[in-house]
Amino acid sequence: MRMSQLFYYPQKEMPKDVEAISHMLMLKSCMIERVASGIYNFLPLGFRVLKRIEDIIRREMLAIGAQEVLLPALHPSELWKITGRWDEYGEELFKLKDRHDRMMCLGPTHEEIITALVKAKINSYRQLPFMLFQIQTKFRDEPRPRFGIIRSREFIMKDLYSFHADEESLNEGYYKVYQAYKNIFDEIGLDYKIVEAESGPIGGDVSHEFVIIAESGEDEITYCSSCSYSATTEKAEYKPVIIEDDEELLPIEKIYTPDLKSVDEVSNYLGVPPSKLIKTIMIKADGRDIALLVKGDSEVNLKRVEELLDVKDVSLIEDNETSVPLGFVGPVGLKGIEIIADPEIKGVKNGVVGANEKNYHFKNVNIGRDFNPTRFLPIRKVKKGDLCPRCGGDLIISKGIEAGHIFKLGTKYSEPMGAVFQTATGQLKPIIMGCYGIGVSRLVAASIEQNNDDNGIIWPRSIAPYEVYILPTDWTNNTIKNFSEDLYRKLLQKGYEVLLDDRDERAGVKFMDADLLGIPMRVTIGNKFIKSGIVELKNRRKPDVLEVSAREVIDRLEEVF
RNA sequence: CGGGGCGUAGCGCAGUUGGGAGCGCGCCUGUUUCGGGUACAGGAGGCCGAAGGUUCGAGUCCUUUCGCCCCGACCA
Repeated sequence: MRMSQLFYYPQKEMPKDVEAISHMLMLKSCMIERVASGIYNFLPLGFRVLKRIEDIIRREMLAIGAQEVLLPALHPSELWKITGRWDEYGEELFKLKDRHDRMMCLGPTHEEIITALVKAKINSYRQLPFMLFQIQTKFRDEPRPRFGIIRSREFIMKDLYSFHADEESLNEGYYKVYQAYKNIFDEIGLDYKIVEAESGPIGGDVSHEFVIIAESGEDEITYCSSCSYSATTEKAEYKPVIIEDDEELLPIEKIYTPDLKSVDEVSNYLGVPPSKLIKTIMIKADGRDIALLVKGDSEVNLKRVEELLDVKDVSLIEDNETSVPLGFVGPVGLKGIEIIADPEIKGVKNGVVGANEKNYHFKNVNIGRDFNPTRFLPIRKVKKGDLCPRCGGDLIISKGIEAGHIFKLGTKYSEPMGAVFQTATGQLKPIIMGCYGIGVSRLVAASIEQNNDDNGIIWPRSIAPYEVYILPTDWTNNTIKNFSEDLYRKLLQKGYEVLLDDRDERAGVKFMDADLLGIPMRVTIGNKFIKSGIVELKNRRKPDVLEVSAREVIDRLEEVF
């Protein structure tokens, strides 16, 4: 491609409210343009990257035996009413009416459509298992579109659905896709983590998220710096560390603490660090009242409590549901209720707790002497500096972008929609399903989030819009021009994707653009070429420049990639 | 949906107590410069988001409405 022909209008000035680096760079480099909130044009450069990512994904999907289809974006409401998601999906579903007043929606995902298709064609276990996928536009009326194409209302997604006769087959399929996803993210060159996740409105039992580490991410994940442990911060575990305070036990003392409820207020008032306080949180777990104890510098993790107690519904007790005033609750003398404590409070000596009486706390409270928890469980949220629950290594908490999500759906859709098959013994059973998504357009932005510097984008070669940028410093010089044209032709013949900067611009402008666009390889043809027949090869990612004679350029190009 | 802010040239913005529609970038013409967004001169480009109101007079004040952005609860 010739720069003089490319639909490329870089921008110097950016709106001040563009937050994500990727968003800024994509606008600046003319990859995308905003049409309305959460709706974008993909321009030639952006579109090429999108297509390259699509190709990688498509190749991996075909490699595990999935077949590509294209399902409609426009769905009749009937299918969505059968599964109940017409109402359940909520405001995010784009709903509309056709001319006959029939209700339709724009597909945010395709379980209903694909299940209806499979129901019509599949009757026997002999036809299972199989996988279908598509790369297609999805619509979600996001409450708050943000970060350019990272969270938009219309976006490109690859969605794959697998269909099985039994759990074992589902597990096999799930594992295959899991591996394929790893291949995809590796090939795109992303720094990512795989975490167990909530399945959300898609449903199902088991699910994993593929999260790309990035500052502008909206998810928070916790992972180990030395082993492979990773989880959403919401569900993350940690290794409790009990630090014994080195103090003489003092006699317990009741103190007047008027209107001081929060940890900060009490710790300020008494001049005691928050870690000396023991917070008591009253919850209802499936209807049962429980008191939870954690150190004052920690937060209770209700999600973990749910998991550890194996209960479905955990909620905080409201002020009017208890005889003890909230803010002054404490474990001393608390009767008829289970007390679950975080192991870390074992180390607290002469601690401060609520006195179960309005405006009073106890000081110099000691575990074992003044109160005894029913049991100890690690129930607090992870925080900076925590250790890995598996290996004891340092945990890292960081933000990330959810780019892939895989689910074992089971029969969530096949059952209500009547997608059944006949087993070898003649029984009718609902088909067991899995579904697997990748945010394709989101990956374009996510990759930029991880690959940029002050001068612009740094594309990994696997998804770069072009591989080589030929930069003739002076297009009016015929020696430079002729050599550049010749090199351009030869590289194209060799199968390279090449950008030739044939514009009559100053060299500085071309260098700026080459960096901004982030093409992996730059070939500079300038005054060194005129003087001594030397051209420069430079990798966008590295600082050094390789000087080679004009004859060698093509042969030595790969050295620098 | 709650809380805050913004709509003025293609883009980024200024516009004071109500009276002249402006600046920078980009674009067009010319000169100049030529390996890291050259410099100068001239020029084109506007229903001041929309509708209504107050006023002799509205970008500016009032009302309504549409759009956009930011902070919180959701998702590839």
